[in-house]
Amino acid sequence: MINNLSTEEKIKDAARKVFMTKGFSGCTTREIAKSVGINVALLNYYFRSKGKLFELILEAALSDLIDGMVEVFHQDMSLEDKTRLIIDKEFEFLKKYPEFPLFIHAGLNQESSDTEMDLSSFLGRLYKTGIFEQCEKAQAEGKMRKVNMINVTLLFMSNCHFPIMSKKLVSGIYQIDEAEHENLLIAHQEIVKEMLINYLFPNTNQHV
Amino acid sequence: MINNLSTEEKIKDAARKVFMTKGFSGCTTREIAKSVGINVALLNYYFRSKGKLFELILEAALSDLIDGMVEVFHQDMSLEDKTRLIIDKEFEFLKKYPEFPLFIHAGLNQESSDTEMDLSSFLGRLYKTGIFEQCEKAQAEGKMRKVNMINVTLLFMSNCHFPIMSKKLVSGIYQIDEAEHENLLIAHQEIVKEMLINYLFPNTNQHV
DNA sequence: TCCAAAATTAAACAAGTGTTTAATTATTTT
DNA sequence: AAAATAATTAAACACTTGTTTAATTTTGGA
Repeated sequence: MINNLSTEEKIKDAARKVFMTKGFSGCTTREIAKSVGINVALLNYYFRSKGKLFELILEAALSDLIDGMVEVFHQDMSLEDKTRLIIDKEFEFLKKYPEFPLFIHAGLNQESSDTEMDLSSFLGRLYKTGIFEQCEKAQAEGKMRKVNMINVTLLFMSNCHFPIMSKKLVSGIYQIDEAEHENLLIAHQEIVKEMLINYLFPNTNQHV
Repeated sequence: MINNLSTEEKIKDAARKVFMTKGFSGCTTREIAKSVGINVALLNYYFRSKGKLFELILEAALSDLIDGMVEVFHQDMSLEDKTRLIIDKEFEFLKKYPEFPLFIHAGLNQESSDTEMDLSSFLGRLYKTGIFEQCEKAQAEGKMRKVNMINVTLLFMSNCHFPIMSKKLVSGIYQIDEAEHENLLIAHQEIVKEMLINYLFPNTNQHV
C-alpha cells in the first residue's frame, strides 16, 4: 500500500491534463490510462467510471479557482489593492494553465453525470473572507460604485478569463504569433487593471 | 433537384444546432442525421465527413460573428454610439444563441481537421469598414484613449461573450435561477456599456 | 513463512463509432 | 418513354468505446 496513493494521484494528474486539453468526450479512458502507463481496468478500479473521474477533476478545478480568489480576499488591504492583486494573480495563473477557463465552462455544460454539480458550497467560502462586507462598506461610504456583487464577479472573470481562452480566435484573426500574443496579454493585463479600478472606484482616480 | 438545396440546408441547420450544444466529439453523425430524418450515408454524401461538416459550421459561425461587427462599424456614427450599438446587438444576439461563444472557442481548439482554419480573411472585412481609421483619428485628436485595436477588440468580446458563456458557473455559485440570471445580464449590459465608454472615451464622460 | 487483502492485468463484451459499398428510388434530360 | 443522372437507403465494415470479469501478481500483517 506504500505506493497506493501515488498511483491514484498519477491517474488524476494524467486525467487532469488530458481532460483539460481535449474535454470529456474528446478523449478516451484508454488514452488516460496509457499516459499513466497502466491498464484501463485499473482506472475504473479507482474511479468507477470515466464520468466520475471527470466530475472529480472538474470539481477540483473549480475549487482551485475559488481558492485563488479566497487567498486574495482574505488579506488585509484596500479594495483597490485587492483588485490589482487578483487580476495579476489570475493572469499569471491562466497563462500557466490556458486551457483552464474553457475546460471549466465546457465541462459544466457537459452532461457527463445525471445530477447537476453543486456549486453552492463555494459561495460560503467567499463569504467567509469578508469581501462582501468590505465592498458593502465601501459602497455605503461612496468609495465604491454601487454595483451588484455578481456583476462585479462577472467583470473580473470576463476580463481575466476571456483574453486567455480566445487566443486562437484573436491570434487567428489578427495574424499574430505566439510571442506577439504574449505581449498582447501583458498589455491587456494593465488595461484591465486600470479600467476596472477606474470604473469600480471612480473617486480614487489617480494612477498608481 | 427541386428540393436538393433544401436537404443540404436542412442537414446544415441540424448540424449547427447539435454541434453548438454538444460540440464536435460530443455528438454523433447518426444523431445529426436522425434529427433531419435522413440516413447517415446521405450526410456523408453531401459533406464527405463529420469533420468537414463541422468545419463548415464553425466557419459559418465565425463569419456571422464578423458580420455583426461589420454591420455596425460600417454605419455613419460616432465611436461612442457604435460602442453602445455593438454591445446592445451583441448581447441581444448572444441571449438568443447562448452556446455561440463556447462553441466557437472550443471549436477552434478542436483538432477535427489536419489544417488549421484560416481566419485571416476576416481582418480584411473589418478593415474595409473604416473602423480602424476612425479610431486612429479619434486617438490622434485625443478623443479616444490610445489603446491597441486588438486590445479594444478583446475588451469588447470579453465583456459581451463571457457573461453569456459563464451562465452555469455564475448561477451555480450564486444560486440564482433562470429569471434572476436574465436580470443579471440586463444590468450587466448597461454596466459594460458605461465602463467601456468611460474607459475608451474619457473626455466625453457625461452620461447619456 | 503463510495468508488474506489490495493492486494490477489480459481478455472479453456489448454497444457505438465514422465511413463505404452496392442497391434502390426519384428526378432530369434526351 | 427511355436513358442517364442525382438522391436516398439498408447493410455492412472495421475499429473504438466504456466497462466488466476472472485471473494473476504484489503487498502487509499474523
